[in-house]
Amino acid sequence: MKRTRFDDDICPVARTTDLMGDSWTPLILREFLAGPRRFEQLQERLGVSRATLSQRLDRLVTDGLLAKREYQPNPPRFEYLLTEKGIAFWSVLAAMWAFGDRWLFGESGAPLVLKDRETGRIVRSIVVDSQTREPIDVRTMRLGRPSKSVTEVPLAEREP
Amino acid sequence: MKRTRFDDDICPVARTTDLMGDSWTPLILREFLAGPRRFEQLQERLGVSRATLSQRLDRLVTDGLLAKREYQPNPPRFEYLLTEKGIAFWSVLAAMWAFGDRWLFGESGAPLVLKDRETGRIVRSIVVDSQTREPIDVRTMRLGRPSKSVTEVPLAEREP
DNA sequence: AGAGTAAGTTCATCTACTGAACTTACTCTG
DNA sequence: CAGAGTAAGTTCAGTAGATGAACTTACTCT
Repeated sequence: MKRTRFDDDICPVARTTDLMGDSWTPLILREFLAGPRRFEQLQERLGVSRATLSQRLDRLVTDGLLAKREYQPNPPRFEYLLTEKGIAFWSVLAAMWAFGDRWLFGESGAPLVLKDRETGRIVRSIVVDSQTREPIDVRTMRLGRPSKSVTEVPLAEREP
Repeated sequence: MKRTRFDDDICPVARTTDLMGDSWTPLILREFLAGPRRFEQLQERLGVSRATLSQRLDRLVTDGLLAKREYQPNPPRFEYLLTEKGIAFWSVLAAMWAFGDRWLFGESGAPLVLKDRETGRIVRSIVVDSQTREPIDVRTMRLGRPSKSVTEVPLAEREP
């Protein structure tokens, strides 16, 4: 298929897209909500072909989203778990969750919700501006370059 | 490639994944940060094959994320723009942006940032619980069923 | 001894993405 | 008025990658 790569693109969306790579990746990562997972478990639950699953898991380990741990030596058996980076990626899945729940189901929303593990309260995710804590709106935003802090820029390079 | 579909899966992540479908979709949608876009413009900026772009745009229109508008009749010329649903999807891209910026670039972060269109202030997106406004953490969450509100459930079906 | 299990690998087949060239219907320029 | 230019695709052959089914390995359990 000669897949085009974006892992050196300057846009964060492009690199994250490249990281996902295909539609199985988010679904595989979704499974780790419940904790560590094993190969057979993932294969059965997702219905993905074993070859594809094997490839994806390898790539997710290489990319640092999952770690592979031997949970018994004889015969060698493994499980996969989220790394810190993988835990961080779950915020993307949470945003997908919120969008899907609102726009891809009927009025009643999805028959599956995220709950607080302790209180059981339903968790609805929203994406907000970290400063104002207001929901972000694409129409109010534009692209920009990070203006370097003054100390990092030699005088000669600064704008007059 | 016999792509597996998830558009009737009960999980919001699965349906949203199906909506994206491939790695071009997020990048195409990314381009609409700047407003309406035309075919040629997208093709040049993204370097995507014309056939693939054509297919993706058609699907995004069918799925209701983009609208196609004729901006001149003779010869007929078109532009695409985000619908309300497409605008909502941008929160997913914002979450991807934040993840990519933090984890897929060096210490300095990405050379591209989102800014407030008016004030120029850098916008950093975070995904939070809509009630507590605290960042979500996958480790504190579990899967659940939405407990139906009392008025919707006939007495006979309720738990004792 | 024979069945069962976990974690893959291998293989032939099928399909979707790719780049390049082509099409259409108009406008613009010399 | 001929020829170049432009926008928005479509068509096509080649190929990389996904698919399901079967196979492998190395142990445990009955």
